[in-house]
Amino acid sequence: MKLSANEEYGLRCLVRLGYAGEGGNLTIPEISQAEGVSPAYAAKILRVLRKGGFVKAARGKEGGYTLARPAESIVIGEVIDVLGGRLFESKFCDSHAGQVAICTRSVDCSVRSLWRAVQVAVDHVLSKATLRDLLQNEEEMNSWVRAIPGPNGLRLLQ
Amino acid sequence: MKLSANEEYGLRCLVRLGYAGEGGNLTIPEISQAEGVSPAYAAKILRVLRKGGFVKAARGKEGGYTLARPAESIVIGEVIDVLGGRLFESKFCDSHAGQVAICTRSVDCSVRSLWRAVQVAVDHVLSKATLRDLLQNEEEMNSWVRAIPGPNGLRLLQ
DNA sequence: GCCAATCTATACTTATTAGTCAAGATTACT
DNA sequence: AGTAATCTTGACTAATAAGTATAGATTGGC
Repeated sequence: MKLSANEEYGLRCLVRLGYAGEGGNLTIPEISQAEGVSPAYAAKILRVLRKGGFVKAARGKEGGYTLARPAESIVIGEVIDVLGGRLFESKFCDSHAGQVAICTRSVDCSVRSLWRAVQVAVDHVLSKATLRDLLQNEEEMNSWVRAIPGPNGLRLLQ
Repeated sequence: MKLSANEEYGLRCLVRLGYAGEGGNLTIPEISQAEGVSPAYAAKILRVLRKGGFVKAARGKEGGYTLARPAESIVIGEVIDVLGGRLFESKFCDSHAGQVAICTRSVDCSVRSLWRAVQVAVDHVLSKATLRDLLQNEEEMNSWVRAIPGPNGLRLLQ
């Protein structure tokens, strides 16, 4: 039960684009440098985000990426789904072949209902959060960090 | 954000052992057949569970696996941690190198705090549930399924 | 002591995910 | 039209997870 690299970096790239504001344009080199991933990898991730309808791309000179929709309409849960799939996709139950002819788990079981409970808990967080929330949160934290005195503004927080 | 095979089958094997009751003994062939995985794979998973202190093994004839502790003292969250690690292990932030010299994300960021919120939500479910809960739930569901009329007791539920 | 049933350990193969590379297509500007 | 900056695509390699195989060690019963 781990976050995939796609989910982590994909969301970061989206937040970065959100930073650029509505209509703000960023190129792959810009995004990749800002997020510390290779341009090729950023391109691969951005393609997923584009196909998911979260960003749009413009080719050619002056091209780049932009949010496809206002930040408040981008639900993080949907982004994560596109980047990394659902927690529980029932691939296990499908292939599970228990000892008894009628597997008591083929319809439902405690393990399965536990996963469902976990999925509900996760969705509860991710279906509420929008990109706008993340951006606001980020700005709050940045101003807060910048307000801390010290060599680089961070020392005292570690 | 997917369940790993280890988590899925590991938990299933543990539930299967719980079924066998306190002191109940099951061999690898028994468990593997009941759970529909190969004996070799079951062995691999059971070793993880053993090292995690959830089950104990006896070698030789009459050997097999048993719960190492009472079912109500086995917290599912701990089992999942051992089988699959934590959702967010901060491997990303560690290697992340943003554009600015002082990465505003090196201490905290909205993405990171989002993952923390998700982790809290997951823990909220998994740190409460014990193996005993799963076993009781299973028995309830089994009796319920068996009570449904039909060719194999399952038809009407699909 | 011997044998069969059992777990143990390590190495191996396969599948999936992560990440890179190179050639092609599009666009703005001159 | 030409050129440079940009995204697009698909194939490639590397790393990790999933799953298998094989030889070894332990135990109980005869």
